[in-house]
Amino acid sequence: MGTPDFAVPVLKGLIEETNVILVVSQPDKKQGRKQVLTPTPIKKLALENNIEVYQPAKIKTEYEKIISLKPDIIITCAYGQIIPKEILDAPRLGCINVHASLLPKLRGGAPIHKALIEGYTKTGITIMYMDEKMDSGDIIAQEEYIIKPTDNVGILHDELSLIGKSLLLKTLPSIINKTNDRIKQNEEEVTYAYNIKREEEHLDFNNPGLKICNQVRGLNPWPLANMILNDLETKVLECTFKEAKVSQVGRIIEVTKDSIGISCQDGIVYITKIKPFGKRIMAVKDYLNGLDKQKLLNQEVK
RNA sequence: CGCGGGAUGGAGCAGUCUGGUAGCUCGUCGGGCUCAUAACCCGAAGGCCGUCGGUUCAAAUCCGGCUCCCGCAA
Repeated sequence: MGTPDFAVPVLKGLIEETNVILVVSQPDKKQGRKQVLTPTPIKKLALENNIEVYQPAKIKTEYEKIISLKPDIIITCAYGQIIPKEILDAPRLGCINVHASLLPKLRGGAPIHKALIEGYTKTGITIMYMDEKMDSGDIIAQEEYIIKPTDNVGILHDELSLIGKSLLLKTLPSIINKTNDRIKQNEEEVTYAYNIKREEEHLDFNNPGLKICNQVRGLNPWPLANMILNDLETKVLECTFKEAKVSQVGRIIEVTKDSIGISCQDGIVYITKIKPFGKRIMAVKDYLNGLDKQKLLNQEVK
């Protein structure tokens, strides 16, 4: 059971190593401006391998089909709905989840984003039994990933998704012959990573520069941090930070050849890659080519 | 027919309202200056102005159809 790109390597691994009898994914959604009905990445992969796909709108009540197949084990990875107890109890080997964090840290739907936004230095993959609460079941195995300063959501997503696949395949035999570990989560160390809200995408230059940079890379390449420049919503993709004394936050106080320097709480954030309103993504260097740099100086950024 | 932004040498933009030889900041190539340079100076190449049609003596510019890109909303 899974939905987005993140789960694709996991399903690929399962198809290669096991006998997948049913794939469960979220219903197709209309996507983009044209509202085109698009299958989920997991559904696509399943169909390419001639595996039946089931897409209940509400798994909470529509679980009969799954139970009736009498699966040995159910593997979930980024499915997107809470799985009801009826399903959890069905397979004889249990329901296993692949989660993109080192539980009990970062329970929830956006662990990759939050790991970066919160400035974690490491994260990873957890293979675990599922219970009725979100990401709270017993841990079977974990693998660490050290976050590099240059990582963004895209890179981290791809890395973790591959670790998810390899760790699951490595762990699966022990689950099948029931020799696996089973460790309770320490409830005192729990942190949460709820889905990103719209207002969390907006940059606040009252914050320290490091926090702003983490926010930028923790939202890149999706859904992207934004700021208001020239009354237009401008997305920010990359930036660096330098400590400095500033008298006023949220102003363009420096324009270099290839960056725009905005004052924040404890220094200057140099923005190097943006997506101006109505335009494509571009390096700030290119963006500046079409502008009068003097006009930018001293402008307020919200 | 959900709302809005955009398409102009390789890149980013101006010019469009008020039709009249296509410009700016970069990049590329050549030359010069320099111990040296991504700095500075001189020069060159490179555009049927997204596409199709209309108006006009004349269209990047005015009118209409179409395509593609982008954001919001769902």
